[in-house]
Amino acid sequence: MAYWLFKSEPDVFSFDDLIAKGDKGEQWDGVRNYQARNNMRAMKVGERGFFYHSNIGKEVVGICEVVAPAHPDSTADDPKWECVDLKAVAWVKTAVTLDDAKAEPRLAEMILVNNSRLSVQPVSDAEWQVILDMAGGTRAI
DNA sequence: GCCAACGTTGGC
DNA sequence: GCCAACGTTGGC
Repeated sequence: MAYWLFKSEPDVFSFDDLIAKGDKGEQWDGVRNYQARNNMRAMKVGERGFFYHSNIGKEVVGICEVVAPAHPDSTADDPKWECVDLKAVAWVKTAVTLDDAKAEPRLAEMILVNNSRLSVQPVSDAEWQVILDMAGGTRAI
């Protein structure tokens, strides 16, 4: 079971917005980057990822789950751009900020810390656990 | 609002 | 196929 991280600017699409979509979730559209798309192609239904607020907050705020495998992005004019569907699963108890992650030696290799521009990225099992611990676990949405 | 980092495009 | 120019992202 792989873990992931999804970035969004909260004034465009926040974790609250994803919660509002309910169990059916919402397609993670708008990605126009090959690396990010390839990461989504590798996802399986049921896999989970962190939801990260970029620009405003710069913190991991929640956990989401893949509810549909990669399919063409309906907002793209070229079918080569694909996306998965996501639903919200839980809040983290305490948001983990980018500063927190940078200050944690066990996260030194994390893509979030090293490549700020990749919007959909894999997270290792170890990194997943470290961030969950830093967040003090989760709470219900 | 600025700018560094990165990815993509297009001329050669 | 290289590389300069350009556009975009996202931290500061």
